[in-house]
Amino acid sequence: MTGDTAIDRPNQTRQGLLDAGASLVEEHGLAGLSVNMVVARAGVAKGTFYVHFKNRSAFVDAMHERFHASVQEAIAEAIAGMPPGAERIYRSSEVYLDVSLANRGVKALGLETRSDPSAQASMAARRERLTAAGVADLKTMGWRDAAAAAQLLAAMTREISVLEFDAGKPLPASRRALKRLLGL
Amino acid sequence: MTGDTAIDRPNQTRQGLLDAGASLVEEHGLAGLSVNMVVARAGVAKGTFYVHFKNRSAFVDAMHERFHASVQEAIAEAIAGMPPGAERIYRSSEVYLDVSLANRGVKALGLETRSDPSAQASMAARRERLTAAGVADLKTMGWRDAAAAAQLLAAMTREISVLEFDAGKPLPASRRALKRLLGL
DNA sequence: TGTACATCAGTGAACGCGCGTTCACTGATGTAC
DNA sequence: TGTACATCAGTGAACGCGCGTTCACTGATGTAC
Repeated sequence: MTGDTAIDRPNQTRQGLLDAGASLVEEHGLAGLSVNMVVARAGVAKGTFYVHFKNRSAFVDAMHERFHASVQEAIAEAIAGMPPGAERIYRSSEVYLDVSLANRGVKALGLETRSDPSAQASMAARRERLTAAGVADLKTMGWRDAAAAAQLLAAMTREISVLEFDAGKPLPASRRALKRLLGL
Repeated sequence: MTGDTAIDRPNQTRQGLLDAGASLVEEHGLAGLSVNMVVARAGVAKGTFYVHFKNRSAFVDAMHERFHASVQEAIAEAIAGMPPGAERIYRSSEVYLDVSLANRGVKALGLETRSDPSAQASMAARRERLTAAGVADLKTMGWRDAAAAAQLLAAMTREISVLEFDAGKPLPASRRALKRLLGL
């Protein structure tokens, strides 16, 4: 029988490629990311990349998926049991920021969605899923344009994420400003 | 003596290249913009590009400069005589959105600042200049974190700009949401 | 236990392509005399 | 008015380069008998 370790080896290579991609995006942005760079950093042959990913776009998409999954999970855990409302939205943003800061190199994935046209659709879908939760909060707060407002809140959160990435640390002033714009 | 038309010919070529760049950015994004595409659309030889611009980055920077100049001008005109405050900020955002929608193809310049590292510094400086006005407004409104808040407002405005670009028309719900977040 | 075969992640040389940039040249226009 | 020269935007062939992708192959591991 195939042992667990044998099953995991291919997956480790795959994760290694995704890790390499994340750290390179941190340095060069999504547009500056090349397959050559990724395999060099991951320490595998170029052909190996195509064993695990159909092409470059599929790889970018997989990075985006992995990032969003970890954000979703962290948020779900953090807001479990909180009633809908401004506090819960703000808490979600905070978690997004903390996860982004922890997984440095991931920031570009939030912002540069547009630089890979063929991965754009599924990236937009994931982003929308992330925003959907906020819509419910805003509705219970009596917002007329809840969907539009949720998008703007997401945009602000992403902006802070980029600023914090550049700063290398949380920016309390930006977080306070977001809080106040939320009416908290 | 050199007539006006003779003086303008080189400048027309330059503007033609910038126009071509703007329309191509609209279609392919900043990262997907190539010198080949620009000269093809502008209808000039490849060498001509380098008569007018040191390199690709300088060209991107020039596009950004031209866009920001027209935004700044339109805003200055629109808010002339208005007292500092939330209304004035919102009016500035509105003008930004309207100018962006009029100069379609320019949207990427607002968002994809990060995809050309070597033009990034001067692009960031222009963006900051645009935000600076809002800081004054927020201060008179009693904001503690005025600078941070102004950045967030700019981020929301850019987000709406992108959404409106995709929609091809103004999105009143998004604009209302921005207004309400501003406390108006 | 030993041998033959199947599977499949991993390899790396080779490909064609479009990129940004260079540069010797052209030709229209303006200037000097 | 006519001729020689200077200027300079514009030209396009040519360059080297790194890109994404392919593919025949390797070699370790698991399976059949």
